[in-house]
Amino acid sequence: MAISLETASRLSTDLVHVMKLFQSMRQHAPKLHPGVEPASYPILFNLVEEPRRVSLLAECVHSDVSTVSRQVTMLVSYGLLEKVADPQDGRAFMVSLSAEGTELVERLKAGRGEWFRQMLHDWEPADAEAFHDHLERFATSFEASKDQFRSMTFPPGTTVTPSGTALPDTTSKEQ
Amino acid sequence: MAISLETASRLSTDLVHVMKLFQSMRQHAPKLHPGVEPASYPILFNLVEEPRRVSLLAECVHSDVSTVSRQVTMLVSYGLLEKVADPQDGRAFMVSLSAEGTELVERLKAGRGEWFRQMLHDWEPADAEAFHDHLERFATSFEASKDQFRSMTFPPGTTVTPSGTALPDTTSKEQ
DNA sequence: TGTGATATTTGTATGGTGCAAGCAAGTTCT
DNA sequence: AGAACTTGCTTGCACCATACAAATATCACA
Repeated sequence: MAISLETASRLSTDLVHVMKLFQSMRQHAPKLHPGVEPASYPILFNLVEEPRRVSLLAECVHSDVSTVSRQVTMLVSYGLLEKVADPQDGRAFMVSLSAEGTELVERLKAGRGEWFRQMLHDWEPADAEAFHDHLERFATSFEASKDQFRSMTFPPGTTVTPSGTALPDTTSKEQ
Repeated sequence: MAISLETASRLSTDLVHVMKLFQSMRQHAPKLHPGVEPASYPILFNLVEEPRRVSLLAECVHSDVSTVSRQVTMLVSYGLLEKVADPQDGRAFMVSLSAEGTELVERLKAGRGEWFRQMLHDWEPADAEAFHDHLERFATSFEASKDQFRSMTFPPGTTVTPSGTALPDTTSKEQ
């Protein structure tokens, strides 16, 4: 059984509400490192597990490659990331956290953790866990829907015009 | 019993993840009305219940008054809002939805509802409801923490210098 | 080796935002 | 009533974040 439109609509409203809140907090948050904007934090977090290419990084943080390219350049210039040419592919670069970058991630994690812990001081751990599970599952559904959206709107063999209209693709290699 | 730092930290990460996703979707979403940017939607939704002043509106959507002022001006120029001088106070304006604005909100609600409904097609209604409750409660905690943050950083009787340092307030009327 | 695909960077335009200054209308105090 | 202050809103400005498109370098393959 699927959820009602009413519920779905309320969820979207909730989400926008929380987003605006978060956004405003972020904008007023003190900078933990000179030159590093909060918008770049997701990049740092994404590199904790393993080094990644710029393009993969962009996909992970849901930004355009050009945006990530600039952010990475900035982070490298501040010594938080290291960028080395991919030995397998001379076009690509592997981006990884420097020692200082790792240290910053730790500080960010601790800071945000403490902030959230205080914010949710009156929550039961079970509720927080449940919320976490929901958020994670939601993110998964969200990402799936994004992929689906892409393939639905632009099925293979179509091109999108600047006006947003999908047209048969005349330049496709499948002629 | 409070939640663990670990849980809190994971929650913050989840939230940032979902935020980035939402942001990227929003940026690629088709415009439902010429000249109206998605960033202005929260304003429309906030006026559904009742007309509001610009300043209250700003507080509700967690933006600066100047930002809201511009957005309202834009929305008025596109006929989605109406702005009339407050009869009680010549300085203030009451902003309200026009018929067209109400209609747009309905379309937005329906569109987003449908989008979320499909996105969560494999969710149990109970889960969705629980998620909604959590989100709402979280927003409440969030707002409380924001207020607390403001009053903690700038306790009554202090002034903030451009450098961000709090100093004793010498211009307060309580001398 | 030449042609097309791919990874990244750079040029450019746009949008969203906040701070600070300005303006107009209210309020207070004498 | 009038001066001084406060309040609500708007405007000027600077800045960041972002995407799209063009440029560059490399790869893959026929």
